[in-house]
Amino acid sequence: MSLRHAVLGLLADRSGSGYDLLRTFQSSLANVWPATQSQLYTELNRLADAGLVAVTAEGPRGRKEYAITDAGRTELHHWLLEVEPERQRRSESLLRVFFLDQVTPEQGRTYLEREGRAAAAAHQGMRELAERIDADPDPLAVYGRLALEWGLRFTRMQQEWAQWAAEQITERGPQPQVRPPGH
Amino acid sequence: MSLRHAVLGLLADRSGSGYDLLRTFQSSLANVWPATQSQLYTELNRLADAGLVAVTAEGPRGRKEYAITDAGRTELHHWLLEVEPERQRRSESLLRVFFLDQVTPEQGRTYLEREGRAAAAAHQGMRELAERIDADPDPLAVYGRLALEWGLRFTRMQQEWAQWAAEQITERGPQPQVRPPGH
DNA sequence: CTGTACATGTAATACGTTACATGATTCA
DNA sequence: TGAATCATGTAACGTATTACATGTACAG
Repeated sequence: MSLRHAVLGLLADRSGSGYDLLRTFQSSLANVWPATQSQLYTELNRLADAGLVAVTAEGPRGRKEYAITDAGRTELHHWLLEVEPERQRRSESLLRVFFLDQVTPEQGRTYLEREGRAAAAAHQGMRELAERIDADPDPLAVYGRLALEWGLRFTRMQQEWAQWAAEQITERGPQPQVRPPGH
Repeated sequence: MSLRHAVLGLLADRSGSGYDLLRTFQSSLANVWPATQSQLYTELNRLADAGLVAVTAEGPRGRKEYAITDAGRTELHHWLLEVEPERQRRSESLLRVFFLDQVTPEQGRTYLEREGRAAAAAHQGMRELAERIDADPDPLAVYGRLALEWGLRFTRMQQEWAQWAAEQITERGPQPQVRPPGH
């Protein structure tokens, strides 16, 4: 049920319409909590019904400006500080790794190398974003910058791991020679 | 739709009942693709309807032993090699980071330190698992060992990042001093 | 003979994705 | 005046979670 809190969190920073929120979701939040247009509008109506946000103004083209209410802020703080985060994550890429014994070592290595390249590309995109942000810092996005740093470290780790894993798969057989580096 | 392929992948290694699969999901696959008992039994019936698996034996207590079919193996290979993995992931922990400007720096630091400890604990658990596996290697789980190495690197990165991020939040104000280490 | 583990299934509910559907404003 | 953007909403479908529901076999 975190979409609810994502919306609340954005509206806590500044009021806005569903359309405004949608753009934020597609840019800064896309990598941590993707959401569709459909989901957003539905959730805003639900939040309004629950009294956690309220329509504060109506503009042209039926635009509704939403603002967080006191009850909404209370709920947001409660969630941030008292609700244990759900740390478990699904990873389709990693699920596939478990089943790589079903294909030839060559195909397995190809898969891992592709993953490595994807990670490197993602890393590069984030580096560019980080440079743009650092050159022209948005004071509202300071914590977003912490999240971006996470992304940089994550993609780097991912890339290094994929390279290492691909190397484990030798041509001598389907059994990779698992000998992790010392740590 | 990856649950389908997760089941297929497990049955490709060895045949088994829904109950057998459930235990595998709760142990080795729990960290990459969680699934519930309810989901598994439903999926097995769907897979059997689609002809990708088949009941090869019936045992005591209504036990049904499932095996992958040729069509199932074809589908598994197709998925592994030709379907682009969904790399986008949701992270509730990271979502919260975006909204840490809503609480005091102290509370923000506390949150990050807690995340760091959680990562360290997860890392420790994985280390122990890795030691057990390396001492008594299961030839069927060699690729699982690659995934475990991913987990070790991930939790370490997570822990280091959380510590770094907590340090960014000084007592002088809500703005963390973002100065990422050189890379 | 009793508790634990084995074993399977369905129903209700919630959440997410895709597609459909509509219309107003602005800018070139 | 036509295209792009702004702006909101609903319906259908698929997937995931939780709870309910039931029964068998085996070990101590």
